[in-house]
Amino acid sequence: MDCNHENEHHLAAERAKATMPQEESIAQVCAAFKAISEPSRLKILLALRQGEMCVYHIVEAVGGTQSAVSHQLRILRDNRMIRARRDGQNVVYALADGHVRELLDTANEHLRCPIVTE
Amino acid sequence: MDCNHENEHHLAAERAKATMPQEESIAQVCAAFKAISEPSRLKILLALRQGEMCVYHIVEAVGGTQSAVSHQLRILRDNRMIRARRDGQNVVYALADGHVRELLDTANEHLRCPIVTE
DNA sequence: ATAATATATGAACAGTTATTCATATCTTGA
DNA sequence: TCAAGATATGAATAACTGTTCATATATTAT
Repeated sequence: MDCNHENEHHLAAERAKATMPQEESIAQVCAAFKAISEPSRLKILLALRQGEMCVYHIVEAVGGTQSAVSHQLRILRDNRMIRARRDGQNVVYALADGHVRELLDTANEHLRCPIVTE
Repeated sequence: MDCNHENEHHLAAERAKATMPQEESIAQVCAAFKAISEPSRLKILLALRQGEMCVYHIVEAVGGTQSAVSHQLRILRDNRMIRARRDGQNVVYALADGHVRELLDTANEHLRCPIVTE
Protein backbone atom coordinates (compact mmCIF):
# COMPACT_ATOMS: atom_id res chain seq x y z
CA MET A 1 0.00 0.00 0.00
CA ASP A 2 1.92 3.01 -1.16
CA CYS A 3 0.37 4.55 -4.19
CA ASN A 4 1.67 8.03 -4.86
CA HIS A 5 -1.82 9.27 -4.19
CA GLU A 6 -1.38 8.00 -0.70
CA ASN A 7 -2.62 11.14 0.97
CA GLU A 8 -5.65 11.92 -1.17
CA HIS A 9 -6.71 8.31 -1.36
CA HIS A 10 -6.20 7.77 2.29
CA LEU A 11 -8.30 10.81 3.06
CA ALA A 12 -11.04 9.65 0.72
CA ALA A 13 -10.94 6.23 2.33
CA GLU A 14 -11.15 7.79 5.78
CA ARG A 15 -14.13 9.92 4.73
CA ALA A 16 -15.68 6.84 3.15
CA LYS A 17 -15.31 4.83 6.35
CA ALA A 18 -16.61 7.73 8.41
CA THR A 19 -19.68 8.30 6.27
CA MET A 20 -20.44 4.67 5.47
CA PRO A 21 -24.01 3.94 6.59
CA GLN A 22 -24.92 1.14 8.98
CA GLU A 23 -25.03 -2.37 7.60
CA GLU A 24 -28.74 -2.39 8.25
CA SER A 25 -29.40 0.78 6.30
CA ILE A 26 -27.33 -0.50 3.43
CA ALA A 27 -29.31 -3.71 3.43
CA GLN A 28 -32.60 -1.81 3.34
CA VAL A 29 -31.60 0.31 0.40
CA CYS A 30 -30.28 -2.71 -1.43
CA ALA A 31 -33.55 -4.50 -0.86
CA ALA A 32 -35.45 -1.60 -2.41
CA PHE A 33 -33.22 -1.52 -5.44
CA LYS A 34 -33.21 -5.26 -5.75
CA ALA A 35 -36.96 -5.12 -6.05
CA ILE A 36 -36.70 -3.20 -9.29
CA SER A 37 -33.63 -4.95 -10.58
CA GLU A 38 -35.42 -7.97 -11.96
CA PRO A 39 -37.14 -7.69 -15.33
CA SER A 40 -40.32 -9.42 -14.21
CA ARG A 41 -40.72 -7.00 -11.33
CA LEU A 42 -39.64 -3.87 -13.14
CA LYS A 43 -42.23 -4.62 -15.80
CA ILE A 44 -44.94 -4.91 -13.20
CA LEU A 45 -43.98 -1.58 -11.69
CA LEU A 46 -43.77 0.12 -15.06
CA ALA A 47 -47.22 -1.26 -15.83
CA LEU A 48 -48.70 0.03 -12.58
CA ARG A 49 -47.26 3.40 -13.47
CA GLN A 50 -50.10 3.65 -15.97
CA GLY A 51 -52.69 3.23 -13.26
CA GLU A 52 -53.93 0.69 -10.76
CA MET A 53 -54.81 -2.73 -12.06
CA CYS A 54 -56.10 -6.08 -10.94
CA VAL A 55 -53.92 -9.13 -11.34
CA TYR A 56 -55.54 -10.30 -14.52
CA HIS A 57 -54.69 -7.08 -16.29
CA ILE A 58 -51.18 -7.04 -14.88
CA VAL A 59 -50.63 -10.47 -16.34
CA GLU A 60 -52.05 -9.20 -19.61
CA ALA A 61 -49.70 -6.22 -19.55
CA VAL A 62 -46.46 -7.91 -18.60
CA GLY A 63 -46.87 -11.47 -19.82
CA GLY A 64 -45.90 -14.66 -18.02
CA THR A 65 -48.07 -16.96 -15.98
CA GLN A 66 -50.54 -15.86 -13.33
CA SER A 67 -48.57 -17.74 -10.71
CA ALA A 68 -45.26 -16.16 -11.54
CA VAL A 69 -46.78 -12.70 -11.52
CA SER A 70 -48.48 -13.38 -8.23
CA HIS A 71 -45.23 -14.46 -6.64
CA GLN A 72 -43.52 -11.30 -7.80
CA LEU A 73 -46.43 -9.18 -6.60
CA ARG A 74 -45.86 -10.73 -3.22
CA ILE A 75 -42.23 -9.70 -3.19
CA LEU A 76 -43.06 -6.18 -4.32
CA ARG A 77 -45.69 -5.97 -1.64
CA ASP A 78 -43.30 -7.23 1.04
CA ASN A 79 -40.93 -4.49 -0.04
CA ARG A 80 -43.70 -1.89 0.16
CA MET A 81 -43.27 -0.98 -3.47
CA ILE A 82 -46.93 -1.64 -4.19
CA ARG A 83 -50.10 -1.84 -2.18
CA ALA A 84 -53.06 -4.09 -2.65
CA ARG A 85 -56.73 -3.53 -2.11
CA ARG A 86 -59.34 -6.17 -2.49
CA ASP A 87 -62.29 -5.23 -4.63
CA GLY A 88 -64.80 -8.03 -4.82
CA GLN A 89 -63.26 -10.99 -6.55
CA ASN A 90 -60.30 -8.97 -7.65
CA VAL A 91 -57.27 -7.56 -5.95
CA VAL A 92 -56.29 -4.18 -7.28
CA TYR A 93 -52.63 -3.24 -7.13
CA ALA A 94 -51.11 0.22 -7.24
CA LEU A 95 -47.72 1.81 -6.71
CA ALA A 96 -47.16 2.36 -3.02
CA ASP A 97 -46.31 6.05 -3.07
CA GLY A 98 -44.45 8.90 -4.69
CA HIS A 99 -41.12 7.47 -3.69
CA VAL A 100 -41.62 4.48 -5.89
CA ARG A 101 -42.68 6.68 -8.74
CA GLU A 102 -39.47 8.67 -8.36
CA LEU A 103 -37.44 5.49 -8.45
CA LEU A 104 -39.21 4.53 -11.65
CA ASP A 105 -38.57 7.96 -13.10
CA THR A 106 -34.92 7.43 -12.42
CA ALA A 107 -35.15 4.05 -14.07
CA ASN A 108 -36.88 5.60 -17.04
CA GLU A 109 -34.17 8.19 -17.48
CA HIS A 110 -31.69 5.38 -17.68
CA LEU A 111 -33.87 3.77 -20.29
CA ARG A 112 -33.37 6.75 -22.56
CA CYS A 113 -29.83 7.60 -21.55
CA PRO A 114 -28.43 4.38 -20.21
CA ILE A 115 -25.36 4.05 -18.07
CA VAL A 116 -23.64 2.39 -20.98
CA THR A 117 -22.78 5.80 -22.35
CA GLU A 118 -19.97 5.12 -24.74
CA MET B 1 -61.75 -11.43 -15.98
CA ASP B 2 -64.58 -9.12 -15.20
CA CYS B 3 -63.69 -6.74 -12.46
CA ASN B 4 -66.06 -3.79 -12.24
CA HIS B 5 -63.12 -1.58 -13.07
CA GLU B 6 -63.01 -3.35 -16.38
CA ASN B 7 -62.74 -0.20 -18.45
CA GLU B 8 -60.22 1.78 -16.45
CA HIS B 9 -58.06 -1.24 -15.79
CA HIS B 10 -58.26 -2.38 -19.33
CA LEU B 11 -57.21 1.06 -20.50
CA ALA B 12 -54.32 1.14 -18.05
CA ALA B 13 -53.28 -2.31 -19.20
CA GLU B 14 -53.43 -1.22 -22.82
CA ARG B 15 -51.35 1.84 -22.08
CA ALA B 16 -48.95 -0.33 -20.13
CA LYS B 17 -48.53 -2.72 -23.03
CA ALA B 18 -48.16 0.15 -25.47
CA THR B 19 -45.52 1.94 -23.43
CA MET B 20 -43.66 -1.13 -22.19
CA PRO B 21 -40.01 -0.79 -23.22
CA GLN B 22 -38.20 -3.45 -25.23
CA GLU B 23 -36.98 -6.50 -23.39
CA GLU B 24 -33.46 -5.38 -24.08
CA SER B 25 -33.94 -1.93 -22.57
CA ILE B 26 -35.58 -3.45 -19.53
CA ALA B 27 -32.65 -5.78 -19.12
CA GLN B 28 -30.19 -2.91 -19.32
CA VAL B 29 -31.94 -0.88 -16.68
CA CYS B 30 -32.25 -3.90 -14.45
CA ALA B 31 -28.55 -4.55 -14.81
CA ALA B 32 -27.79 -1.01 -13.69
CA PHE B 33 -30.02 -1.29 -10.66
CA LYS B 34 -28.80 -4.77 -9.88
CA ALA B 35 -25.31 -3.34 -9.69
CA ILE B 36 -26.27 -1.22 -6.72
CA SER B 37 -28.60 -3.74 -5.14
CA GLU B 38 -25.92 -5.79 -3.47
CA PRO B 39 -24.40 -4.52 -0.21
CA SER B 40 -20.83 -5.22 -1.23
CA ARG B 41 -21.21 -3.22 -4.42
CA LEU B 42 -23.28 -0.40 -2.98
CA LYS B 43 -20.60 0.10 -0.34
CA ILE B 44 -17.91 0.35 -2.98
CA LEU B 45 -19.91 2.95 -4.86
CA LEU B 46 -20.66 4.93 -1.74
CA ALA B 47 -16.97 4.86 -0.93
CA LEU B 48 -15.96 6.11 -4.36
CA ARG B 49 -18.42 8.91 -3.87
CA GLN B 50 -15.82 10.41 -1.53
CA GLY B 51 -13.22 10.47 -4.25
CA GLU B 52 -11.19 8.16 -6.46
CA MET B 53 -9.30 5.41 -4.76
CA CYS B 54 -7.00 2.51 -5.49
CA VAL B 55 -8.06 -1.00 -4.63
CA TYR B 56 -6.18 -1.15 -1.39
CA HIS B 57 -8.03 1.83 -0.03
CA ILE B 58 -11.36 0.57 -1.29
CA VAL B 59 -10.75 -2.64 0.62
CA GLU B 60 -9.85 -0.55 3.65
CA ALA B 61 -13.05 1.48 3.30
CA VAL B 62 -15.57 -1.28 2.70
CA GLY B 63 -14.03 -4.32 4.33
CA GLY B 64 -13.92 -7.87 3.00
CA THR B 65 -11.09 -9.60 1.20
CA GLN B 66 -9.12 -8.12 -1.68
CA SER B 67 -10.35 -10.87 -3.96
CA ALA B 68 -14.02 -10.32 -3.20
CA VAL B 69 -13.68 -6.59 -3.72
CA SER B 70 -11.81 -7.14 -6.96
CA HIS B 71 -14.55 -9.40 -8.28
CA GLN B 72 -17.18 -6.81 -7.46
CA LEU B 73 -15.10 -4.07 -9.03
CA ARG B 74 -15.12 -6.16 -12.17
CA ILE B 75 -18.89 -6.36 -12.18
CA LEU B 76 -19.23 -2.63 -11.55
CA ARG B 77 -16.80 -1.95 -14.34
CA ASP B 78 -18.63 -4.25 -16.75
CA ASN B 79 -21.76 -2.29 -15.94
CA ARG B 80 -19.96 0.99 -16.55
CA MET B 81 -20.70 2.20 -13.07
CA ILE B 82 -17.03 2.84 -12.41
CA ARG B 83 -13.97 3.42 -14.51
CA ALA B 84 -10.43 2.30 -13.85
CA ARG B 85 -7.13 3.91 -14.60
CA ARG B 86 -3.82 2.33 -13.98
CA ASP B 87 -1.33 4.44 -12.08
CA GLY B 88 1.91 2.64 -11.61
CA GLN B 89 1.40 -0.41 -9.47
CA ASN B 90 -2.05 0.71 -8.53
CA VAL B 91 -5.36 0.82 -10.31
CA VAL B 92 -7.38 3.87 -9.38
CA TYR B 93 -11.14 3.57 -9.52
CA ALA B 94 -13.71 6.33 -9.79
CA LEU B 95 -17.43 6.68 -10.36
CA ALA B 96 -18.11 6.53 -14.08
CA ASP B 97 -20.11 9.72 -14.45
CA GLY B 98 -22.82 12.00 -13.14
CA HIS B 99 -25.49 9.45 -13.85
CA VAL B 100 -24.06 7.09 -11.31
CA ARG B 101 -23.81 9.87 -8.80
CA GLU B 102 -27.50 10.63 -9.33
CA LEU B 103 -28.37 7.01 -8.75
CA LEU B 104 -26.42 7.10 -5.52
CA ASP B 105 -28.17 10.29 -4.50
CA THR B 106 -31.45 8.51 -5.00
CA ALA B 107 -30.13 5.63 -2.94
CA ASN B 108 -29.06 8.03 -0.25
CA GLU B 109 -32.48 9.60 -0.06
CA HIS B 110 -33.89 6.18 0.58
CA LEU B 111 -31.33 5.73 3.30
CA ARG B 112 -32.85 8.63 5.18
CA CYS B 113 -36.45 8.12 4.18
CA PRO B 114 -36.72 4.46 3.24
CA ILE B 115 -39.52 2.92 1.23
CA VAL B 116 -40.67 1.12 4.36
CA THR B 117 -42.62 4.19 5.34
CA GLU B 118 -45.20 2.88 7.72
C1' DA C 1 16.36 -11.10 -14.39
C1' DT C 2 14.30 -11.41 -9.79
C1' DA C 3 11.78 -10.30 -5.75
C1' DA C 4 8.07 -7.78 -3.93
C1' DT C 5 3.79 -5.44 -4.20
C1' DA C 6 -0.78 -4.54 -6.26
C1' DT C 7 -4.46 -6.25 -8.68
C1' DA C 8 -7.10 -9.68 -11.38
C1' DT C 9 -9.06 -14.08 -12.37
C1' DG C 10 -10.68 -19.06 -12.68
C1' DA C 11 -12.79 -22.87 -10.33
C1' DA C 12 -15.59 -24.54 -6.74
C1' DC C 13 -18.99 -24.13 -3.30
C1' DA C 14 -22.93 -22.26 -0.84
C1' DG C 15 -26.72 -19.49 -0.66
C1' DT C 16 -30.30 -17.11 -3.09
C1' DT C 17 -34.04 -16.62 -6.32
C1' DA C 18 -37.39 -16.99 -10.36
C1' DT C 19 -40.38 -20.11 -12.41
C1' DT C 20 -43.48 -24.02 -12.75
C1' DC C 21 -47.01 -27.12 -11.17
C1' DA C 22 -50.46 -28.35 -8.26
C1' DT C 23 -53.49 -26.85 -5.05
C1' DA C 24 -55.53 -23.80 -1.64
C1' DT C 25 -58.22 -19.63 -0.38
C1' DC C 26 -61.48 -16.17 -1.05
C1' DT C 27 -65.49 -14.03 -3.26
C1' DT C 28 -69.70 -13.93 -5.89
C1' DG C 29 -73.85 -15.58 -8.13
C1' DA C 30 -77.14 -19.31 -8.51
C1' DT D 1 -74.45 -24.68 -0.09
C1' DC D 2 -72.22 -25.21 -4.48
C1' DA D 3 -69.86 -24.04 -8.68
C1' DA D 4 -66.97 -20.86 -10.96
C1' DG D 5 -63.74 -17.30 -11.20
C1' DA D 6 -59.73 -14.63 -9.26
C1' DT D 7 -55.78 -14.71 -6.64
C1' DA D 8 -52.31 -16.73 -3.49
C1' DT D 9 -49.08 -20.10 -1.96
C1' DG D 10 -46.02 -24.25 -0.94
C1' DA D 11 -42.74 -27.41 -2.81
C1' DA D 12 -39.44 -28.56 -6.24
C1' DT D 13 -36.21 -27.43 -9.59
C1' DA D 14 -32.97 -24.87 -12.31
C1' DA D 15 -30.37 -20.92 -12.90
C1' DC D 16 -27.78 -17.29 -10.91
C1' DT D 17 -24.57 -14.94 -7.81
C1' DG D 18 -21.16 -13.81 -4.04
C1' DT D 19 -17.34 -15.46 -1.64
C1' DT D 20 -13.19 -18.08 -0.95
C1' DC D 21 -8.88 -20.11 -2.22
C1' DA D 22 -5.22 -20.56 -5.10
C1' DT D 23 -2.84 -18.63 -8.63
C1' DA D 24 -1.87 -15.52 -12.46
C1' DT D 25 -0.60 -10.99 -14.34
C1' DA D 26 1.47 -6.53 -14.17
C1' DT D 27 4.55 -3.03 -12.36
C1' DT D 28 8.46 -1.28 -9.84
C1' DA D 29 12.87 -1.46 -7.46
C1' DT D 30 17.08 -3.90 -6.84
